[in-house]
Amino acid sequence: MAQNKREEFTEELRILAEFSKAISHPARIAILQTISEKKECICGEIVDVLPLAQSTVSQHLKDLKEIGLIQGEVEGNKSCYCINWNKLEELNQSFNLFYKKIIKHKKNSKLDCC
Amino acid sequence: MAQNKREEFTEELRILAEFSKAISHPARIAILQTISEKKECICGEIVDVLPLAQSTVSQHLKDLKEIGLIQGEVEGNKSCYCINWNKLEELNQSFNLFYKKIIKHKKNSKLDCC
DNA sequence: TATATTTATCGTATATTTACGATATTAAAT
DNA sequence: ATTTAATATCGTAAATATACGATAAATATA
Repeated sequence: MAQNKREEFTEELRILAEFSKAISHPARIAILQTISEKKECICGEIVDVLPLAQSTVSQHLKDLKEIGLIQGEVEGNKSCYCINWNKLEELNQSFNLFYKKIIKHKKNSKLDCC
Repeated sequence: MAQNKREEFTEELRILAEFSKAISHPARIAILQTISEKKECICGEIVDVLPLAQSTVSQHLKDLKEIGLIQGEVEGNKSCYCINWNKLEELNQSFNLFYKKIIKHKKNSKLDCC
């Protein structure tokens, strides 16, 4: 049981689902916002801003890095993260496509439905 | 361990995270799309369309209902679901706000960063 | 009335996520 | 050279999510 059925869906659905999963935790959204606010992407200040342990933040950073929304680089002692603007754009387009596909049916829907 | 720290974040972050969680599974995105495509929102056809057991689909429907993106109504033998257009709009606004907040910092970011 | 159909819910197994402390690694500072 | 600092990773506990079969409840059909 609890096999993974995600592969049975189209790529379009899977991509949006994966992106959505990436921002399905407030900590990861906060991380994205925090990184974007710094022109110099030197980080580690992220840990100070979040109500989470350093190791937990590091894990969230890893998740965001794996999906591709951020990029990381070691700079001596520290680690530097920044937004991958292309990926963020992909996320935006993926979401917008989803929204448009659904909303276009609004005019056909019964108003007194449910 | 593994306490829930979600409450420690702002409402804005939590709301987007919850919406994102709702569409973080391809089955739930497919359900939303399927329901939106029917002008008559009589459902149960959803189960036929998805590669999942009836009970699993029912559970996903419950999740979507709980977050408010769909509404359900019993119609005799069957169940009727439809999109809650207002909630969908909320989701869209929530996401767009997130995207705008981040993208506005793009111009300040170093291009050779990371 | 008896049977079939539709769907929600329960129980349960497994997988994944979230969270932390401890530790390892590497560089910086003393 | 030793100590301090920053961060990734490991191990692990607990919570949550995913999936299904079985079953219950209600209506529809024969």
